[in-house]
Amino acid sequence: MDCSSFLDISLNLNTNSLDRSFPEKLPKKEVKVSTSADLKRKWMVKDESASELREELNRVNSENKKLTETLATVYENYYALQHHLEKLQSRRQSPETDQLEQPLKRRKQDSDESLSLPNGLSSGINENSSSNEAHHHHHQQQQQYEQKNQVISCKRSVTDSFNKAQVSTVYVPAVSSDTSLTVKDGYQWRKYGQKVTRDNPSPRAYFRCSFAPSCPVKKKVQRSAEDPSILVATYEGTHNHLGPNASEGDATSQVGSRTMTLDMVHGGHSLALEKNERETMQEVLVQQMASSLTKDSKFTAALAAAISGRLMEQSRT
DNA sequence: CGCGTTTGACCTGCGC
DNA sequence: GCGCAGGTCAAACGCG
Repeated sequence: MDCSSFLDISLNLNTNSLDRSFPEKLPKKEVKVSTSADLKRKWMVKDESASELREELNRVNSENKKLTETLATVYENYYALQHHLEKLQSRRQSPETDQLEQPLKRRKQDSDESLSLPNGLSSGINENSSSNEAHHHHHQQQQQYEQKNQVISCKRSVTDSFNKAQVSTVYVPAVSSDTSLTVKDGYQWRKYGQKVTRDNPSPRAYFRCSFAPSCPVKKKVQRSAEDPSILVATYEGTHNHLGPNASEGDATSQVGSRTMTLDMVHGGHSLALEKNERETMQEVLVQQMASSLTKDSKFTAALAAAISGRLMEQSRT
């Protein structure tokens, strides 16, 4: 698979424009003619520093290229592994497991039909988050991964052709002192029920969008059984209105300023989905790159210097 | 008083 | 048919 075809991961740091960003570091061509000896000495010194800078530039460029190649390889490996996992899962999916899943799907479908989404907003998406043991194992693995990496995961699975409501799961670090089971996602919710479930000591809260009945979206919030410090919010349906804060939007796409990870273990997605996944992956990569770069004090210092250099140059012109 | 939350009752689907 | 579990309803309650 040629990742580069769909993923532009080259780190365009605009290194070629360093001469504009750091005009004082490069040899100045417009030099007032003084004595020929002085001029020669100055030119030699400046040539030396210029050649050093060029060497540095070449080194950074080659490093950039190497990093790009490494990233492409990693990405390629990820897709290879994902396809391998899909193959294994489809092979392991015996008729027995199909029978196990059948009633769940049927039950889900029934509840989805009762949602009666307006404006044709429903689309074939579903997720059984806890009933399937294999899936539950994946769920645990993912949560462990997320805990290790201090990130929030967003899953939006698009599978069965006959299911209707969009179901997505969001993992949010819970405030330990907060027992209200609230997930701030920019929308207003009205709680209509709470229930203690069998597989989890903490209760599950049921919310409807405050725009109901015109908005069919519901969400369930429950603390994770494995880690009570994580809230698991399950969203059903799609909002048919803008959120109260346009910058916040749907929690499945934006959860505060936290980084999101893809569901690395989720299989069975269609080819049509891959384009979306790639786009999401690209966004996530960009976000992670930006995140890691902004954490690098050297980078931020260099960036600040570049910006200030640019501003200085503009103010001069 | 209005609105949102709480909570026990009720409904529905499923397995035995 | 019965029991269980998840989901929903709606009366009671609390708060501003």
